[in-house]
Amino acid sequence: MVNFQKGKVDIVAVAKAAKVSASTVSRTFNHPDLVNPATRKKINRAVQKLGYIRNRAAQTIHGRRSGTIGLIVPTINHAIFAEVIQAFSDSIDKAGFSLLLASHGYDLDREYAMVRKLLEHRVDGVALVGLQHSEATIRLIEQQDIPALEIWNYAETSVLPCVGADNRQAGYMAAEHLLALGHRDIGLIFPDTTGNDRASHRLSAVLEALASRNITVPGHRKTEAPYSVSQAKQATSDLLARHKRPTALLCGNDVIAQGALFAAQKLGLSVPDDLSIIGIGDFKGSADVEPGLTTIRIPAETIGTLAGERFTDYITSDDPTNFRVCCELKCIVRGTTGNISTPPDAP
Amino acid sequence: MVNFQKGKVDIVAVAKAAKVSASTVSRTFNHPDLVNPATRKKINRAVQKLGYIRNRAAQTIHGRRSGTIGLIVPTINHAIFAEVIQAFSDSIDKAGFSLLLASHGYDLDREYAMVRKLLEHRVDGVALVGLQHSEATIRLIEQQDIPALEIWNYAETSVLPCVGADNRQAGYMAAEHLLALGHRDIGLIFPDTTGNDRASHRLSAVLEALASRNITVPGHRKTEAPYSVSQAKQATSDLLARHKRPTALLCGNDVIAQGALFAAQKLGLSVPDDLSIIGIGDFKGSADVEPGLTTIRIPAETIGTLAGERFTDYITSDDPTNFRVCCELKCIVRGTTGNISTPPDAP
DNA sequence: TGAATTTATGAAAACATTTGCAATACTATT
DNA sequence: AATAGTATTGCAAATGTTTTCATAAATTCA
Repeated sequence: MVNFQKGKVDIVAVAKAAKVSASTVSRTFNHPDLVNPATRKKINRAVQKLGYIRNRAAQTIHGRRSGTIGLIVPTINHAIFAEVIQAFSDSIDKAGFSLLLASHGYDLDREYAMVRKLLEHRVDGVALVGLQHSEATIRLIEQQDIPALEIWNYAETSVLPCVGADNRQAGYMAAEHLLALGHRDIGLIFPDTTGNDRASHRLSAVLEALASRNITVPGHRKTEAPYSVSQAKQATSDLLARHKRPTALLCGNDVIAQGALFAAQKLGLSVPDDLSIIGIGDFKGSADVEPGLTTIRIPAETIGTLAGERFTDYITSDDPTNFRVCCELKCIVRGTTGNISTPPDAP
Repeated sequence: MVNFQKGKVDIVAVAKAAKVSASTVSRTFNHPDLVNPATRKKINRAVQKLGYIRNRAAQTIHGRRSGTIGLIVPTINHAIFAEVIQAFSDSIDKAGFSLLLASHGYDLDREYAMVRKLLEHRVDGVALVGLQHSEATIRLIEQQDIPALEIWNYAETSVLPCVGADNRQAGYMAAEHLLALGHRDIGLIFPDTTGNDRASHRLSAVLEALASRNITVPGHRKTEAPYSVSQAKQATSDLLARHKRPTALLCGNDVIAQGALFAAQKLGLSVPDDLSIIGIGDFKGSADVEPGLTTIRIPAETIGTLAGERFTDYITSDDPTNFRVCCELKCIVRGTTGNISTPPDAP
């Protein structure tokens, strides 16, 4: 039961114990059909007895796959990516891969460094969030000829395979929802958009949608807030304190929207009667705040699962064909948005 | 600039390009002080030109460290562990390690499988959440003689090194806070405690604290809810609908507490006047809900960072000495708990 | 100036596997 | 019974690195 030769249980130890050659042991693992069932049994017993665990590093060196996939996200911390990481992890696990996870804090130079780091570990593929990456990153991926994937965003024109949703459309849908309810005076709370194409796509689509109705958003109606409930809450308080307040707030994502909601509640405003709020994302928890948050659902779990499946297929396939998957968005109307047409103080 | 010998850039290719031996190239990476600065320069130029990236699998095979640390969490999805994962990841990254992440969904048999999987990748250490693991897992760790760490929980008696907080104390503190405010009729909402020592420690400590004041909690005052805002919201609604409602709710963690808060708000109850609510954890966002959630802070970020630092030290040290770190808890009083002594309808 | 160090480099073995090739032992076919 | 094929196994080379040992060149010291 115990491992006597302490710390020296390799394939040849197993071979010796089973009285066969190392090649045969290797084959039992990798091509079991090529070895006699009786021999296989002997070997498995030896494996059990010695507590042998295969060394994937040694396989990797041999040109075999390492069995790892790298995922690089901006941040693990926020609700935003936790769901997609979990789904991706589960999905690749099913295909026998392990997840090497790294984060870069929205810094594209660090993203590059992380890709390099993962390449040192000879990951079989690397998945990035978003479509915006540094020149160096793209060059590295191309040069090293490593399977790569962009998740979260979708674009027809993506240079790499991608699985995600169209963030422009998300922005557009959010704007349209508010417009349909009659809102014309809309406040915008978005994060800094440098190095964050999700945010910038959403914002530009919102501005376009508004512009098409001849609505321009003055500077004092725009605020920047990072993806943090507390900071968004603060920023919203400031926005609402200044000037006459808008009738609706369109937020860069649900984290910000929650901050906005709490800020409004703190100021004693009634949502949605005094102020409508819409987010983007539909994160875990958005359904449950009171009132429930109206938002554009980005199907994180679907994206993660699908990305994992397609990517592992791609990696293990003999002649991989490029792919792009666009996941559907949906406007989820809950309690934080209401019609403007009958304001309590209408004439 | 381009990689001509396509797909065959190893250390000897670099050596050839720099007109030195492979040993010298290896040394430039691992013991730069042993090689002539001029030669080093030549080699670095060759590395640049060929786009060479070290192969850690090949190092690993040689008995060097793999440079990876495995972290196995119950779930990535919830706010609960996202913070600690992020901190741990950043922390080990600083020491040059990469993170192999796996999750088991609160299933200790899957935890065992994940440890095995990570061992195949020859991680230099494996960190687990909590102190409760299957026999097989402990045996495996011992047998393979792999550095291991338990995070999140603290116990003097832990079999492995640990970095975390005392969950019993957390439960005790939460109960004491409510008792100090005069509450005697307290509802309990906890998750299923099988395979989850965090939850079971908290719950038993709460019951003890109450028992020491001769308070027993009747069955209809206890509800089970998983770590999900929406399911906790539902469970709380049920609990509050049945019977006369308690004056306070003590929740197994902040996710549940948020669900409870939203449920109360939905029922039109005023928190804390009609009902006090306390959570455990102080997750991101707990400070920002309206009113702010009173809770027992478990310093997730500190735990993750400290765990990463101590563990990498431990792994890289020549004669590692066992360690245990107990992180301080703190009762954070915000807006969801209030005094019972002056109920609006007091006699 | 010669001996004794020190510095810089290369050759080769080692690490734990996989795999192509060859050898052997069976089984089926005529 | 001879032949052709198939199933099973082992040998040895290969994978990309690190490290020990040896050697050569350069420096220091007397």
